[in-house]
Amino acid sequence: MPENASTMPARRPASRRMLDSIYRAAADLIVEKGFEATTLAEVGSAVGLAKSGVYHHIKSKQDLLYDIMRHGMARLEQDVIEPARAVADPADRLRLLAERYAEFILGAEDGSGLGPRVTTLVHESRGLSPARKREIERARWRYYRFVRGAMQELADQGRFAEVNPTVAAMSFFGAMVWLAQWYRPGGELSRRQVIDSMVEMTAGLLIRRKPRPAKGKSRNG
Amino acid sequence: MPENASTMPARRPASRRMLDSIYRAAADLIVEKGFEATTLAEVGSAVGLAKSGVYHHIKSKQDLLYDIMRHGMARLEQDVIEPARAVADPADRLRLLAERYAEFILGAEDGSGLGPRVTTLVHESRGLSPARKREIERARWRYYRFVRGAMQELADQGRFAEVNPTVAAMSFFGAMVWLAQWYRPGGELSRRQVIDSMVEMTAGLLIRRKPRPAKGKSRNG
DNA sequence: GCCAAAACCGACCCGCGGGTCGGTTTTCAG
DNA sequence: CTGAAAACCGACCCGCGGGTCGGTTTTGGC
Repeated sequence: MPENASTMPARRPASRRMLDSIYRAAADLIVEKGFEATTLAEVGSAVGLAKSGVYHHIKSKQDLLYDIMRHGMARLEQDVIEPARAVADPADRLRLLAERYAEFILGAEDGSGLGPRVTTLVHESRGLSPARKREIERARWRYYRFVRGAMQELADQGRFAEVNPTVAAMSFFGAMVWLAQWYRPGGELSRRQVIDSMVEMTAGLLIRRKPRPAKGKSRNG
Repeated sequence: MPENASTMPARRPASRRMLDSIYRAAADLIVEKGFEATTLAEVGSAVGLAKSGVYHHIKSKQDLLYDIMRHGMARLEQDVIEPARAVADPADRLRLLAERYAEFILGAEDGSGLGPRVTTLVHESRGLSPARKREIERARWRYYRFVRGAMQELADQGRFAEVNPTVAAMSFFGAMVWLAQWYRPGGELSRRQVIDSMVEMTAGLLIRRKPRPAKGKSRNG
């Protein structure tokens, strides 16, 4: 039942530009003070709107949180998981995963993107309706299994360190997420240094040389 | 201005037993739903008290959070840091640290103690007054420096893996804290298995053999 | 058994924050 | 220029939750 086209000229779903600003500001505030402690009035004043003005763009506070999370998850999927999926060799895949994920978490150099914020946010899944919470959690779970899968592959090929792949995968995750907690731009370690260190740790400590460095694909002696 | 002793006989600071129950219940709830989202009425009903009954034992909601955190930090200090301080060899110290910390986080087998809860809690330092927040943060910082110190010692002795000690220390932290997030008793991995894996990872991946297995302390020659 | 202190409760106060509403300003296609 | 939709605001509603208070029950020392 869409209205007559003549009376509804190319309706935009509420100015995209402002919506993005709201997402950003809200993500920042929520990360800093927590979801419950964040006021919609605060979000508004952060983007130069009154509380009621904010409601012109969002449906409810709950929905705001949910949308931010989905947005973050989508970005994660597209910037990290998707590229890694294309890599056949599990070692290379893991390396790429580590680099992309660290980059995602630390955000772009110009501070754009909502990387670090969203990362912490994703663990605020409380405050969501059970159904939505389950949805977010399932996406997270998929990601975890993907990482663990790469490690398992390595282990099956005898190219993985002597550690339980599940524990290793979760530790990888923990170390990454923790990044957003402690890294502050302008510290003694540069963004690039941190990212490289994370990749080195992941690759250097967990991955072993191939048992058979046979370069070609022919395996028969 | 303490009142006359005859009118104030040995006042106990409000029954210790009940206070502990309140701490436990509150910690559970706060971890599950967040500080702001947790009601004092809920805390009360979790321990069989009315809201006003809870206020007989605590001074305010803020103080409750603060006290729980201090309690947790004290336990951490006494169960993890203190024992490790006594170990001279940095490799052994790191191993002990890993084991004790993992045990602390996963809690006692009987589910007593407020280990896992408090761990997550400590990162809820928002919701605290700035001064208190700073205090908690400083304690956390001390702990981090202690861990990093052990790694630095190893590095100085050429016994550390080829990774930046700061990044390694933070990753250690992250992996540990993350434990509380994903480990669920009754899963495919037992508590003991997880703890052992964490210790193996820490020790096996980060620590290298001594360059000189010379047993004595003589270094010349 | 007495009595004071401790433990506890129900009812209440009140400010804050999510959400709504009626109206005003801004924007922009025709 | 015009008119209609979009963007925005101030004022308001209302339930919820932190905190208080006056009073009742329970506890334990003597």
